Amino acid sequence: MQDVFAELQWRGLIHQTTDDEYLPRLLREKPWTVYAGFDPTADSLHVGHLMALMILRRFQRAGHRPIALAGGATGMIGDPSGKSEERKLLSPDVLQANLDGVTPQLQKFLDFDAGDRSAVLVNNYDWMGRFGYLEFLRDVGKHFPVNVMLAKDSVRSRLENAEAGLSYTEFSYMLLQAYDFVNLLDNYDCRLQVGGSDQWGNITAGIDLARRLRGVQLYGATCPLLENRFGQKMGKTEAGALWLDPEKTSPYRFYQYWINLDDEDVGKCLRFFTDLAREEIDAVSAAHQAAPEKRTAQRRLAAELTRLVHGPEGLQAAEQATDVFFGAEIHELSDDQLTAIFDDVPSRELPRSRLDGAGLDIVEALAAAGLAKSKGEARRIIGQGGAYINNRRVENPQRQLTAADLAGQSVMVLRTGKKNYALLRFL
RNA sequence: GGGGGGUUUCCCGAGCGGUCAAAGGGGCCAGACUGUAAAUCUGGUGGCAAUGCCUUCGAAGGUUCGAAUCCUUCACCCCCCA
Repeated sequence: MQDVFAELQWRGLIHQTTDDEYLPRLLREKPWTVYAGFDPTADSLHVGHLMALMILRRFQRAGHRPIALAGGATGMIGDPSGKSEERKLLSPDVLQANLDGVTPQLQKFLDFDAGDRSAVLVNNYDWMGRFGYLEFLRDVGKHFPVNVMLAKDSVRSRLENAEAGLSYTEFSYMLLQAYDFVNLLDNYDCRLQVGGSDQWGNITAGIDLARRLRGVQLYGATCPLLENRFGQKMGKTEAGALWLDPEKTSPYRFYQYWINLDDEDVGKCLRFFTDLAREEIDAVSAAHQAAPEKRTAQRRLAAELTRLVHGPEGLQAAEQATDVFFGAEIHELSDDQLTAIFDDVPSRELPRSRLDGAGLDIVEALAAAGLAKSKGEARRIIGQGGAYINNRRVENPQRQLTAADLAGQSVMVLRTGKKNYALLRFL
């Protein structure tokens, strides 16, 4: 039995446990079943979910059985933990779509064909959906002292803030999650729940419930929230969350996020998110220390994580796009290659005839491509040396674009500044 | 109910009859430096057929050769007294 607890600990994935003394020891003795829940609040998981998912993955690799729980029922209610205000209920349609999006993602990170430690995927709607209200109040609600519920952080913080408020519905959330834990105990002998540090209250609620209902001792462990060196939430871009769905966050953007990581944060992320062994992480970190400008650590992290999330093809696409985005002039590429590389980049279509004769005014091209809000701005950018065609600076605002400026058969790559790209397609 | 103050360009905030497309700061954009980092520095920041023209200072009217600036009405916000 591998010592999964020690592993998690050095990786910095343990924030708090319900039993620091016995839990590590018990985990060394025999295989456990461990679960983490994921509410379908969107049609894709994001990087924030990756922490718990990686923990499940590590448990499985160490010989334990992971259960990924999709919150078909809890997602209908809305977890108040870590949220400063009441949330809108999701419509059944949206919820179902979210569930459909999230479920296959959960499957990607775990091994469902590993004998008795094969991962299990459950949906708590399967047992909660059948529960009657009266039955639930009698069987479950009766075991929750309201004063204990009121003491939970998630509840208290909302009650202290008069403007935020807390509905009875969200207040009840912890009962559902608590019951989930008991249900998984009954059906899978699951005795350990993991989650983010904001899940502490919900996890302990389940432990209490199991003690009252079944007389069984359950355990919980939380991981830290994903924060950068300034204590700000990580995994966000200007465009919003870093999604795992390639349609929502392209492999290139995903890769770039990690490449751009601050030196201070990269070591932590290597430990959190990669399967690299300790020695290898130490070696990478040492190499990075010696020559930070090479950003060995960021490159390694980006490659490992992109491969894990988007597969080898996704990684290859991201790397290829990176070469072009930060490389020299663009030439001798086909439309297909350009389209693949500049997948993220907005493109506009213009009639091919615009290139005939004198050609298309560069100022107009920049404005048409959306890189400048007005022609005035386009002229300004050119004057400042910030305009590029096919990665080659254009200094003359009178410059006319012709067919000779095409990068592929029909595509032209425009850029302003360091990395604002747009494509013009001439059809 | 009475009295006073306010609403300015993406945000904050000056301006109080012409020299105002409107100070200053923030943000944002571009450049330099650099490690696709942080910090720093420089320039820019309403639109256009551009030594000019058009639109903009809560809304609508009015005074004036001329208004963000004065007057009237309306809307919203804030403060003080009741």
